[in-house]
Amino acid sequence: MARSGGGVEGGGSCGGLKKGPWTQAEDKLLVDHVRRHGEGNWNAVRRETGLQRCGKSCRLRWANHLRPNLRKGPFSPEEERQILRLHGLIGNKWARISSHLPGRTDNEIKNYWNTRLKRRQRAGLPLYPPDVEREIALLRAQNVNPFADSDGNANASGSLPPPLLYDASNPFALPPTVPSPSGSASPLINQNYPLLNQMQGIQQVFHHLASQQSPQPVFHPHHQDSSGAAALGHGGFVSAGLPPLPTRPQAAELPSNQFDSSSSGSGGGLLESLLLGDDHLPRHNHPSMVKVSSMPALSYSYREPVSSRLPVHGAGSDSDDTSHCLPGEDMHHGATWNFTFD
DNA sequence: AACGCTTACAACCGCAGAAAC
DNA sequence: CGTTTCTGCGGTTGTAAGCGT
Repeated sequence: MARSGGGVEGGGSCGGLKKGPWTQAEDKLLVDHVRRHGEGNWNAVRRETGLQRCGKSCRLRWANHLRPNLRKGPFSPEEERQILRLHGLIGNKWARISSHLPGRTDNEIKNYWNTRLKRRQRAGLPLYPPDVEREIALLRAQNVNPFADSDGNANASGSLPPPLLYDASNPFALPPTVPSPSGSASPLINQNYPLLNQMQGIQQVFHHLASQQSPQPVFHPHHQDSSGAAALGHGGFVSAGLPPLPTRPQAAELPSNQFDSSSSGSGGGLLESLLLGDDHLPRHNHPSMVKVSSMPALSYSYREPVSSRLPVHGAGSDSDDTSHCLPGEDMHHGATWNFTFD
């Protein structure tokens, strides 16, 4: 929401430029700019369009709201579970988590988590449901790579697939969706997103282990920092006697807005890949990365909201509400951007 | 109806890393 | 090689809407 009432303010990193909520006209300027010039070089937006917003603000607005392949609306139960698992494995790495959830932004996931965290802390509940705790702990304890061969080496079919990257070469592509077992459209179970299938496979393994009453790790609530927020670097829990986590760079993962045109990563375990991510790669000019300077031509229109307020993530976001807005729909303003290719 | 609290979420900030100069 | 610019990330904050009293 607005922080400054939309006025022009001085100071800050965007001094002298407008702050606060974006208007339709500003959105249109930004979308039009991206259509003509592609993403990146955000500081040029102001120079070329006269938009009184700093580059940072433009990037954020595009990434979180205007990017047409965004998936808006409440998180599905599958997505919520995925967030829990990934957070349990890698902590507050919102960008990395979002790269595994098609159409979801790091900001959205971060907001979801923080809200959930507060709610569960207030209720005196653990951060993770017990079954998710078990999954996380076992995965961490065993440093399992269920996709490696018998020697522990990731093979071609078993190496970790790339995360659900935003395809900068086709930024207007929608994330694929297929019917989930529950009947709702879900992108989470899809042959195009093998990691998610693998995670589901892991879940099945854990359920099998649980059904055989295998020993379960002991959890201890992680310490709380001075601000009162749980220290979640490793998911807010530590398991007794677990081996150290890998720190050696191996896995190749790409920035969340870039497209891996090569085959999957260089191997290593699931956990290792999640932990290492793209921190060891150059952000730009990677040979397998594709960044485009021009965009497909499209036209767009803006539809005023029908009602003043659309349903949002309910207080019980653990619910199974699977209704979703269409990509490009602005939940906050209840209005819709329609993008069509010329 | 008024009030206060909670929730959801947009958007800001500071920082860090990499590229460009 | 040092400086500047650009980009991205994670943390934080402000506010509208929902909701209970």
